[in-house]
Amino acid sequence: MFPSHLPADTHQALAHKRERRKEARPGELLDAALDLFVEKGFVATRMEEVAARAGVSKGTVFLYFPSKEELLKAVVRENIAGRFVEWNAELLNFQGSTSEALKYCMLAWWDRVGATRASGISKLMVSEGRNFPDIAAFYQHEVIEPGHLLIRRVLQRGIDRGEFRAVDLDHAVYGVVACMMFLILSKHSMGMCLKQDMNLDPHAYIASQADIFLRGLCSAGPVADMPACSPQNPGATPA
Amino acid sequence: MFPSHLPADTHQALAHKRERRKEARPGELLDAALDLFVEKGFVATRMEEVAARAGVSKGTVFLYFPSKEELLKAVVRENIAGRFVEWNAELLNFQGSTSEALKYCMLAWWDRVGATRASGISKLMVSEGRNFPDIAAFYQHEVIEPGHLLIRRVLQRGIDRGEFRAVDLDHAVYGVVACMMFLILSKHSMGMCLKQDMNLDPHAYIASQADIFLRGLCSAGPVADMPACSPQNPGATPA
Amino acid sequence: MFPSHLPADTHQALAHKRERRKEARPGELLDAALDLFVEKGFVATRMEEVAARAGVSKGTVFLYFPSKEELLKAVVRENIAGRFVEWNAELLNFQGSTSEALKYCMLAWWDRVGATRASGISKLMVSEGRNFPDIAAFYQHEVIEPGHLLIRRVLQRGIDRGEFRAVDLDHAVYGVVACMMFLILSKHSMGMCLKQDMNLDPHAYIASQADIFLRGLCSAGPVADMPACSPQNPGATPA
Amino acid sequence: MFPSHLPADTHQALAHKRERRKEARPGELLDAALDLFVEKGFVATRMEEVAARAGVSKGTVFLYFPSKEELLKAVVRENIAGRFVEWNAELLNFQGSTSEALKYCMLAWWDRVGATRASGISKLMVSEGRNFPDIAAFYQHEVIEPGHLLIRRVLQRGIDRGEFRAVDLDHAVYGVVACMMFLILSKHSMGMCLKQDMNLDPHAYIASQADIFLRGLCSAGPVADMPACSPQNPGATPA
DNA sequence: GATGAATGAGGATTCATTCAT
DNA sequence: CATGAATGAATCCTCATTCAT
Repeated sequence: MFPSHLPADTHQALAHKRERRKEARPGELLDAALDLFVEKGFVATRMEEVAARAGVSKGTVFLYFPSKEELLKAVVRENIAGRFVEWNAELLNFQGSTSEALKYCMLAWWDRVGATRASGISKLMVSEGRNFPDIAAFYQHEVIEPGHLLIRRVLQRGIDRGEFRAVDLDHAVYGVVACMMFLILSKHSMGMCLKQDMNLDPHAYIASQADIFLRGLCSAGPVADMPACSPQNPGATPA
Repeated sequence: MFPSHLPADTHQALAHKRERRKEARPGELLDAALDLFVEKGFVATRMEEVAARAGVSKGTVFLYFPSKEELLKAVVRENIAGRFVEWNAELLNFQGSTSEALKYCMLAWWDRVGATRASGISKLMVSEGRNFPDIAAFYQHEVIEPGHLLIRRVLQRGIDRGEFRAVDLDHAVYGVVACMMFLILSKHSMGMCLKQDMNLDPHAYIASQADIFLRGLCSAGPVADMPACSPQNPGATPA
Repeated sequence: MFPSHLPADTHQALAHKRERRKEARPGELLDAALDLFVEKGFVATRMEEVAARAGVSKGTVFLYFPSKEELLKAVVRENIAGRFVEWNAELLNFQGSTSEALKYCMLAWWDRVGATRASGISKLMVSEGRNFPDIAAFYQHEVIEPGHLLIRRVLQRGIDRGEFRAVDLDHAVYGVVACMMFLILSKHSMGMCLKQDMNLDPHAYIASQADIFLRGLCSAGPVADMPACSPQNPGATPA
Repeated sequence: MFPSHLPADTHQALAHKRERRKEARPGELLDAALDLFVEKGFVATRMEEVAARAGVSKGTVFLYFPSKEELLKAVVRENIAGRFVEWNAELLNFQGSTSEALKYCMLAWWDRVGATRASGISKLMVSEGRNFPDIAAFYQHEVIEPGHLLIRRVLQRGIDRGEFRAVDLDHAVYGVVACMMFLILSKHSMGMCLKQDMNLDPHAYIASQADIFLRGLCSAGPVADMPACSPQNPGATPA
């Protein structure tokens, strides 16, 4: 297998490469599986496809994951980096206005999660959650809850500081989440949400949504009394 | 054939029962299929389940729909009532402020679509759209495009009348759509979006979101200058 | 059902037509079934097709034949006119040469059987005989045996009268049968036997085959000694 | 991997067993399929039966042939050895009389095709040809046409050399083909052609038929004048 | 470990047969 | 009698999973 006419370090190199390959295997499989599950759905994805995309043979997948469902679980588990502790700390130390905190929060989420393949997990959960209640519960516990809490803390800070109106917190959180979900679905569900052939710039969308949203959170009084709302103030234009 | 001791309308009733049954069958099957496709996904739903839920046997489904995929197409087609013409007219005649128009629009959508089983189609398209490009295209053409256009018209009216700021229309439309998608996913994807064990009141959520959103659309000037950023909270400063 | 404003004889006419129709039903079904069984094979023929071709509904077929297999049996039974008694008599009384008798026999077979839809039965038996041993046995008993016997009698007469050589009777009979089978397969199995796009004129073919065959039966001595066979007699041409 | 206490060729043998198995599989499947298709017909043959007869399980068949129809195509393709080039050459070099050439041709056909399982293909085409026009066309092109041409060349040689009368070539070719088809149907369609419980010796039948046929081809003058119509049998008179 | 041939349970689809009208 | 809607057994085909090499 390792013919002796090759120098020893070649052997080592080969062995090393193989080993690295071997250790990288599960990760490559998980990446392939995530992509395919998100793209085609769990049932419609064949194990052989996963193997092929990861560059191994059918049997090898079962060497690392005992079943298709376990592969799915691993995919979800693997792609849920429990970074909420870190993020919470980051936001606790945030010095700027809460408006900026929220905006920062959403943009950071996009860069660190939304823009990565990990965001597929959310679409996956939307599509398949009902078929895998325990995975869904895990996701709920590991992602939904901490995520909502994080946003809620930000909004609470804004209210506490008098920057925001005392809006219904749950609803406000959902508003932020809806914005994120929209971005995810835009990315992973074709034009299911976008105007035909429209390319959405996530940063611009987030900025735009956050702007409207923050104005909504900051403004006081009934909507009807808003300065820009009156016909006699038609010139009201953003800066 | 028609023994005289039985009243004629009894026969008619009997004769009609079978006939009415036959005419009702496709609808019952479509309802069952929609529910199951939304709940479990297209591939994970067995034709026999559809049949069972509609109270018939396996073979009967194929009496009305030549294949599973055709059943899906029929489900989508059936549940996309092209009511946009009517809605457009309704909004053209709308007398109140555009704020009210938008709020009315969202609430009406919920009552007429979101709250009905038809809303499942959207989740279905999110989940399966990529696997059925032609159905997705149909949905895009029949629902997404007209829907976006409708919302865009409302927003445009607000801007034209000086009620709203001249925001980026596409992004604003997406904001409204995101709100609706969130409601749909809350309904059809378990707690995939909501706080654990949270029950969302759609009307309240829409009211709340619309309120924030409309304030955001109406307010003028940079966010930092918003009146609600009260003087007693000087900490709110931009970086 | 029979409105009284119609003259009585109209009713009678209708009733009569219906009755005739009713009595004709089984025959029409058998014809339709024979055609389809021959064309597509037994298994590949759907009962509904048979019904449709006979102009009745699916259920009606089962009113006349309890099952598909019984329909097949009836088709075979119906199309085997046991005319061999009559034919035997005809040949017993035949006055001409045995050569003519054989030729007459083959041509008559073509006109009375080969050219009719009844000839399909033979192709049917070739194709499906193994799947229905009892039907095959029936066919063997009712058609093959009497048919072979008939031909054998003719050939025997030729030998007895010194018109033919004393050839092996079985083999000679098979030669005649082969000619008939060839015609049947040409008719019912597309170009499975014929040159591409070739139209075979059965009468001409029978005449030609009978001619060769009869010369072969009549000629004496070893083949090598045949007058036309020698190079010095190249001009040997038919009359 | 290769423990030294076992002789190397043992490993090789083992390794080869699986491999040889794999390479033999398609052939075994094709053999099983041919037998069953011929015996029971295409539609009446279940894939599982094919698998069972080949000693494998249901799914394995689909490992080698993507569908039942493709299996049929492969069966036909596999069993049509395009040996006509070789045969044509053989006959071109044939030194004896054309009578001998024709006889040789028919006997060789029996030994090389008729007596082998490949002959089942013809029965298959007779039975199923109409349901598979493209396969039938392939068969027509690869077998019927070259076969007819081959026979025609032999007959033409006989006529050119003055050994045969100038008969209608097409009809004469069909006579030879009919003889072969008869043998095939005798073999593959039970007693559909033979006298009850009759065992046909193909060589004897071919010899007998060829003898009659060749006499018929060689003899000159009208049938009625044939020498064997001996004077002591004056009754043999044309109409 | 890695491979891919083999398996067989599972699901879509067909169609002979039944039966209420 | 005639109809055609309904049934469900039978069959093709897929694919997760196993296992010999």
